[in-house]
Amino acid sequence: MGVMTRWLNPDEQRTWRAFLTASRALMDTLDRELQRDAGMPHAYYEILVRLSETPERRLRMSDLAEATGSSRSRLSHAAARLEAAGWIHREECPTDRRGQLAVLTDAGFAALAAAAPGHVEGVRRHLFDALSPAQVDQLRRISETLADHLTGS
Amino acid sequence: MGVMTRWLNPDEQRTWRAFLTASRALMDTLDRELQRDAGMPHAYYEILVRLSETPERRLRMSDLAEATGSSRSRLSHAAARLEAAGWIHREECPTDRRGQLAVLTDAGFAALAAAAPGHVEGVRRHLFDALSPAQVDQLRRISETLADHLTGS
DNA sequence: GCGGTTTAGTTGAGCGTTCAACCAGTACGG
DNA sequence: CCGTACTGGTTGAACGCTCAACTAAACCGC
Repeated sequence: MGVMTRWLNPDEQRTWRAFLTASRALMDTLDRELQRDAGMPHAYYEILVRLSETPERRLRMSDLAEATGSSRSRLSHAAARLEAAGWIHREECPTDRRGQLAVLTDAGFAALAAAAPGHVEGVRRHLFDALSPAQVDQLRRISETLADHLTGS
Repeated sequence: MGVMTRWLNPDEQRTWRAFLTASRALMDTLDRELQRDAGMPHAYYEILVRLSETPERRLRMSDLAEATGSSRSRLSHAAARLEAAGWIHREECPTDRRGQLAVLTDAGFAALAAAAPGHVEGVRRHLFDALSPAQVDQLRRISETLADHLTGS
């Protein structure tokens, strides 16, 4: 309090609004496409992807939450839905009796395999096709910087 | 169908994941701060901002939806909440009997004025402080390109 | 071992968003 | 004019997320 607010200058203002518009439009579009074509929101798609990338197609709930950048609570609710859909099931963790493992089922893997081509095509069309290689590189550096900045503090 | 999927190469993969992580972390952080400090989600803050920028502090529901990048339905629900909070009220549109005007109340303006400094500080801390001036410029160009690409098609 | 703290995960209520259905009111084609 | 299509906006149900409260198990110091 008492400290002067460092307001945004016109360039920053413009950047911030453009970023808001673009990222929201991008995520909304991809989310809607995934919901329409695969019957799952983007957050659930990401969960299935992470599970599919592990050797045994299974992860501790906490690690999965970390990997997908979501809260424990969110993941717990999501896991309940995914389990009801038959795409994952839960197992006891052998090394920690508090723990739960989320395991990708064959049906889950199939759902992911069916959804992936369309979704990747969407990411390419809506994001990468619009940017030059230099811009893709810039976006990567900016995003990595921001991610460090946000999770590191 | 039958067309080969254009999968993401490693650089694109890395860029896409970094973007997802960063933009989600940024928006989640700002949303949480705004909810904690001002009792409103970021989407509602944006609505109040747009209204405050018009000469008469009022906008047609459709224009407001357009400006904030939201669906009519979403805006309608949001307006109901904002009206219940006493931050806006609705008026009949004089030129189109179907239309509704959302009007920012004095209480709404006060709530916005109270929320703005903290929120702007958050945007600066979490976004602009982490980036070089050149990166801010790059982010602006990338975002504007994407916004055009997404809303133009 | 025993009590206090931390960690893992779940649960339920409340909120915001989406989607589809719907009711006006306006515009258009004859 | 009259019917049809379109536009502006609202509504309710279903869904996903957040937050706070909670249970259970592990850790930690002594």
